[in-house]
Amino acid sequence: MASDRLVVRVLPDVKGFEKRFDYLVPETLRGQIRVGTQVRIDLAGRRVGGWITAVDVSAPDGVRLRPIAKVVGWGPPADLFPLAEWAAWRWAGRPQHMLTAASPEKVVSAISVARPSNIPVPVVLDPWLTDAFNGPSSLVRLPPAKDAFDLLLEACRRGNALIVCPSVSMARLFGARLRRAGVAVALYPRDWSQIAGAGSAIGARASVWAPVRDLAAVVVLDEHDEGHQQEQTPAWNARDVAVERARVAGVPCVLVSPTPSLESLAGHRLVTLSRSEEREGWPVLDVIDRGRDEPSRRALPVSDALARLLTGDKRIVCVLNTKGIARLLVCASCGDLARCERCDAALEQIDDHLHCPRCELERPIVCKSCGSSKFKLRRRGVSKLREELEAAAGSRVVEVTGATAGEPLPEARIYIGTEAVLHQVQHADIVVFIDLDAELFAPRYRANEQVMALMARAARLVGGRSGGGRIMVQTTDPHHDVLTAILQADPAKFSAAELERRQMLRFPPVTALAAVSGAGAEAFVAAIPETIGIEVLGPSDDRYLIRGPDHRTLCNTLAATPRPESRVRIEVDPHRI
DNA sequence: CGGACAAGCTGA
DNA sequence: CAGCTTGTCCGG
Repeated sequence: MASDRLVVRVLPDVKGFEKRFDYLVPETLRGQIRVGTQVRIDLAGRRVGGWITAVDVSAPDGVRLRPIAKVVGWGPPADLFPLAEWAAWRWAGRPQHMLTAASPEKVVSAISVARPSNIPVPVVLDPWLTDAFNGPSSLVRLPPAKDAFDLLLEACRRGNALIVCPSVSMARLFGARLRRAGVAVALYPRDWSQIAGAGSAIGARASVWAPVRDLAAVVVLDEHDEGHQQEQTPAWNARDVAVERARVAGVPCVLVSPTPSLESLAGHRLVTLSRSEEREGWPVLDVIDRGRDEPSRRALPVSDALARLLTGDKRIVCVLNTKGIARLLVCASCGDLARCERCDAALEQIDDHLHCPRCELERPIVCKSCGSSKFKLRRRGVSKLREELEAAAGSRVVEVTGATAGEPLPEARIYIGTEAVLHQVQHADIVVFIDLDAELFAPRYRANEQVMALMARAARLVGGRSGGGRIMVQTTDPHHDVLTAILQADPAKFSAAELERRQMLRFPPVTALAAVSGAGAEAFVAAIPETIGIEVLGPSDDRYLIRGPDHRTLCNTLAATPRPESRVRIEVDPHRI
């Protein structure tokens, strides 16, 4: 009798549960039981969801098993469970977080079987393309104007491929093109059941958890892009999960980027195009030296070179990462900086009032010290610059910010916006970075890598140099290695210098970092076991930094540290420091 | 996580 | 010692 019963192990989908529990499978549900099946169970007096993590287990003695209450539907395939465990360790989170990303959004009660791919065989394959799939993993430095499509086709030709993009829009675009070329590829997570049936998968970061069968290749596009990293904790990175997934499956993993991250350069075989091909894939860079070329106009956002450009007929996109009218305002009569009376932060001007970016206080434009209503603008924002560009150009200039996303853009020759403008405008003749110094010298250790990413994004709008693509930057440091790298279309010029800086400062990828914040941060940090190579920095801005020699040491230490009562937020690989 | 229950604290 | 708070453990 007892030997006939089927017992499964279930991981509850409840925050805070690490433990798995055993349940009996009623006879009627047996046909739907697999590792991954999503079920509902009665646990501690309430009904909760969960995933079957093991089938036909022997339950511990002396426990009266309850039956599974209900089968919900299909869940992640068995091989994603150890991967979810690994990711939970790697980013100090819970496997449930990962398994949620790996599960269908809506109930899947049956999986559909797609038609097989019918991909034409290429007449001739570029040597770099052959090289990319030759070996367990590679990093292809593909210039921004070069199409990655052939590489994706090649991946799908090898069997069921997993293609991870930094954005949903890129995934949709390549997905549609691949289907037109005869590839059976479906969009994750929308077409979950189709992917589980057969074929390749494409999607944004969550697609690294797609239920691809008989995985043959993994591709990560724009692996440097911060879109691959989850914003909330656990801030897992799809690129790193992709590398691990491919490694365990024993299939090639191809990372692609015009400006490879230092992390990827450290661990992967670099594949490059010929010097001339790479050069062709980057636009021309015009560097306007605000210090030397135009010392008298140094403080003004519009250089003579930009003014000349504005009155021409080119389609121009201007980028300035400061929203509103101005970030800093100084009283014209007494010289005091406009500050918030509640929290002391510098006030910015939004429309016709002052606004505190820290505590959201709003008040009229009046100096608190002398009562004057006249202010000088010390760090102009996009709104103010829009007026100035419009005056200089003599034609309409449209402002684009994150807030205008989703709305159709008004037609114009000149656009001005924060970084968001590079996502919303499709094409331009030239992209102008009004104040690149603000990005180059931003107080973040990844600032320079982020500028490289900005350059690559801008390059996609304007195209390569033979098509007339141009980028213009206004800076006081024209010999910065980021600019040298773009001028020469050689990202290695940047990465070599940047790696040296990281070694000197002992920042990733030379080390591994985690940020610890929240009410329990102090108690957590105090409880970290003494470990060789682990050091605690801070606190600053109410958070500690934990530094380790590598991820293995860092993550093992974090996992071995008991969690205090109050909440702790652990962010492994924090981006904003 | 949330409930159960035990140990500890307070006030009359 | 009842009544309440706080802490710890456990769930199949």
